[in-house]
Amino acid sequence: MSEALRPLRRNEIRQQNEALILQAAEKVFAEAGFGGATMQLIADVAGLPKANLHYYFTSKEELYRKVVSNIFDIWLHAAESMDNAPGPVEGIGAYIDAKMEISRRHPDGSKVWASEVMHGAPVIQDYLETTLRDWTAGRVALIQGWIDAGQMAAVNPDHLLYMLWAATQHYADFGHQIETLNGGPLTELQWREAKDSVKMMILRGIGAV
Amino acid sequence: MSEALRPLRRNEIRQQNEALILQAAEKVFAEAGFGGATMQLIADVAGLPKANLHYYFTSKEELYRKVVSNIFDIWLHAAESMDNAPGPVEGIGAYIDAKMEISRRHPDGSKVWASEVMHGAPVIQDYLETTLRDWTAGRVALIQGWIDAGQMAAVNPDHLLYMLWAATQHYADFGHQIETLNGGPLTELQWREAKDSVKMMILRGIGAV
DNA sequence: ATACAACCTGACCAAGCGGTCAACTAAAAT
DNA sequence: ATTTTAGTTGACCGCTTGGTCAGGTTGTAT
Repeated sequence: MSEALRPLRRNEIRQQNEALILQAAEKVFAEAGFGGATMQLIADVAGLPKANLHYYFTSKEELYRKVVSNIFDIWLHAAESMDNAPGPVEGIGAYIDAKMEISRRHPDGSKVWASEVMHGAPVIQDYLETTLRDWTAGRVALIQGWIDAGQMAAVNPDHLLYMLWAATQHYADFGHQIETLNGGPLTELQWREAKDSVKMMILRGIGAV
Repeated sequence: MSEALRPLRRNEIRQQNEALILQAAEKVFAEAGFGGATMQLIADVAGLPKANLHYYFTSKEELYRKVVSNIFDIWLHAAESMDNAPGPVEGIGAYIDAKMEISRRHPDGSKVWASEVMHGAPVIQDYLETTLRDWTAGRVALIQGWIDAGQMAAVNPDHLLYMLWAATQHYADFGHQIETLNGGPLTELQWREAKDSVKMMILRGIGAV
């Protein structure tokens, strides 16, 4: 990774520092919330002077906005896994896998998202009303199609989506509680068991298996 | 309620003001998080001068601690609904009902709890390691008993509990997202449908119906 | 009536906050 | 080689924060 001492090109510097700051910001925002996070702490975690942060991001709010928007992109990308599936077993199964993987790999991002929504979505309200609403409407139609085709029970598609989001994101947002009860972080095996449990319960719960 | 102008007795004053402050604090902490909340705002919501808050609660942290501890008590009380049930249909059904009712009636408390856990449980870590751990162990044994008696499928009890917490609390913690997608707060009818959906999916998911 | 203790609060303070800026160094263009 | 542009940063600023306190008011015990 580090080719020590080689003088960095302009593009590299910008890209590298922005990534460094965004990474540090995601962690600090996840741990302390927007209000509890300080630019100084983010700077310390990133290993840069505070003034440098304000060179790349004009304000704390803009930095936060970028962090949230990054998470939303990851979220949207995972959402595609539900499409082009022959039925609920494959479609919802793949979606659960993708969302569980996000909870495992990006727990901080998930927490920032949860915190943002919990506080009334002050900066991403427009996303909720446009992109998320459209995506949800499409997926409700998809699920309704499966129901009409007799591939699953006649559950309420909206509440099914809420359950999918809740069950998968819980492993990130409440990861600390789970780890405390578990006596430590989930092992590779336990993560597989978690995935299987969620998939099994939900797929059986909607009468798809 | 208000017997206007009657001079208040000492006990009443204390009780009334502490309740007023705790109520305001719960709301503000839920909306802004611990770091984003200010004593001034809590005072304004409570309708009292800021200095009065510090007369009843020595610090912001102590006030927050009381708020979180109050929520935990409500949570524990609801947890009793699972006991003394002949089987999973009644026990888990009643627990879902109780937790959904909390999400509906105490959304602010639920958010404060979620926020606290998400940020690593800095003030209630000991509760997690003692009371919650014991309660969970007991309920895991209860569920395992139902499995051994053939009253439900052999699901992992821990992950079942996580799903119960996730699915029910989601309606409080992510209430804003749900309301946005729903085009407004859930109606009485929609709440009933939410409860029924969650109960149906989970009870069928664990092979209890 | 008086003394005492509980309750109340405007004014204040040190500390920490987000954000700015002038002076600097280093890369790229000429 | 020189100019221009991008990146860097210590020192600083106005403002808000949690918290204090002296001096007042009000209920209660004697």
